[in-house]
Amino acid sequence: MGAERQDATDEYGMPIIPAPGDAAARKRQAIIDAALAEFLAEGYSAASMDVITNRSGVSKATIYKHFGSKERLFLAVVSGVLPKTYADLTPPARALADAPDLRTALVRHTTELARILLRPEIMLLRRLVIGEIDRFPQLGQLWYLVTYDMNNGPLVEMLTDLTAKGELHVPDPKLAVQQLVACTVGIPQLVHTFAPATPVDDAELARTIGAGVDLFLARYGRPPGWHGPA
Amino acid sequence: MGAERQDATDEYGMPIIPAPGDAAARKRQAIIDAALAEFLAEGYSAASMDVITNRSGVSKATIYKHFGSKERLFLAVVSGVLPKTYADLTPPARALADAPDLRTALVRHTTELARILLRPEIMLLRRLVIGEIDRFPQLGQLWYLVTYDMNNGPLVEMLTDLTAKGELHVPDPKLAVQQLVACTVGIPQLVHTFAPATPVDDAELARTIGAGVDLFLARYGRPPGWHGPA
DNA sequence: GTCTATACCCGGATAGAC
DNA sequence: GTCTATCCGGGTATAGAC
Repeated sequence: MGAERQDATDEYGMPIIPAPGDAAARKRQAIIDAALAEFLAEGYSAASMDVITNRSGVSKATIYKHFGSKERLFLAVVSGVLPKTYADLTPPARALADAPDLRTALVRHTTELARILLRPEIMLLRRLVIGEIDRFPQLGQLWYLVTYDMNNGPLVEMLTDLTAKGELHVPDPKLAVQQLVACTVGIPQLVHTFAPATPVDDAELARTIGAGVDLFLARYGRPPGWHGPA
Repeated sequence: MGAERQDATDEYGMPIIPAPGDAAARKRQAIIDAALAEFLAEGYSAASMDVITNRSGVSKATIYKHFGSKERLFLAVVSGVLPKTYADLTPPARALADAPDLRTALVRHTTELARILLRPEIMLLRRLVIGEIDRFPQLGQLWYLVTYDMNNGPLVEMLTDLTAKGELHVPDPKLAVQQLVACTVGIPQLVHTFAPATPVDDAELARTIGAGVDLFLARYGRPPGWHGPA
């Protein structure tokens, strides 16, 4: 453990320099990585600062210098993950512009959303946040805000625009978005919340999402003489 | 603490006898009550057997004689709560028989379901189960089974019957039930999962559920010439 | 800023009297 | 079956040298 302290060199004797000056930043990142793994595996209370210490390769005192307490470390680590993973989501307006028709655009977007939210690490994180929400209400707020900024908000705008153009008839876009999400990603998400070991079945996911979008369009698609998808 | 051990008597000297012979059963129940409160308040790992000991009024050794370990106590206590509270739900077929029309029946049933699932204690229990699901996968299975037996299963039968009678057109009843639940109770349930402190707004709940049922009926209601509720 | 070593406390579980 | 008293490991956090 003391051996790794000196500057590492590769087999040619060249020093391995990750980011020129700051060894501190690298240690901080090592702490964050180790802490995230431990919190996801054990939950907040059962997670051990000793384990995080050993996995990160730094000393316990260093961790406390950086983060102050177990609670603050938890908040720092968990808060950082969520926005980063949600950033992979392309805005729904983009999907609409690229797709030939509305149904295809909605299916594409909700499928991409599902792919992100159903990733095992995200499901794990979600369970962790839900389980600790009474101890850390901030995380609930954060989760809601990120979800809204990254997904629901843009979808609301999109539905509002389409209604203005007469392509949809959505009286309450905010509620409609909640319905759309609930009917598509919400269904497999609920299943995998309570059955973590079950892998995602691609065919069933596609079927569920397609049916959810059809449900949505049967209500909000242009009504005169329109009886749902062929 | 030692004083309560002898048989309690009221002010007339009459002994207070709760259930003739079995003091053991009463203690067992006291343990369960205290344990449930502690687990719901603290989560599994942070819950203290000492606290449960003090709150239940029995000694720690007695708890271990009855339940063997903290894990088994947790399973026994949490497993017992769920079916008991779900039992309040009247079967959906009953709601259908009593209601003048299908929409009313669906609104009535999903509203009742929401009232049960949104009760603060149930939301608390649900968060607890979700958070500890990697440690206790049995609870996830149990949650799913109870939900299915008490709600989804009967709803599937109902939709199948109505389709056979020609009053609905539901090609996949199992999926349709998931959609119906997701579009109605699922929406406020999700919100309150991440915002525990927010109280349930009755008017908004009614609005959400009504809109969810309308969404469902727009897709699965009799299609020829039917364009949604007036 | 970072380490080693330690203070201090509370966790779950059990032994043995009655 | 139930109690009291205790074991023993591991928890978070910090003091003090470098």
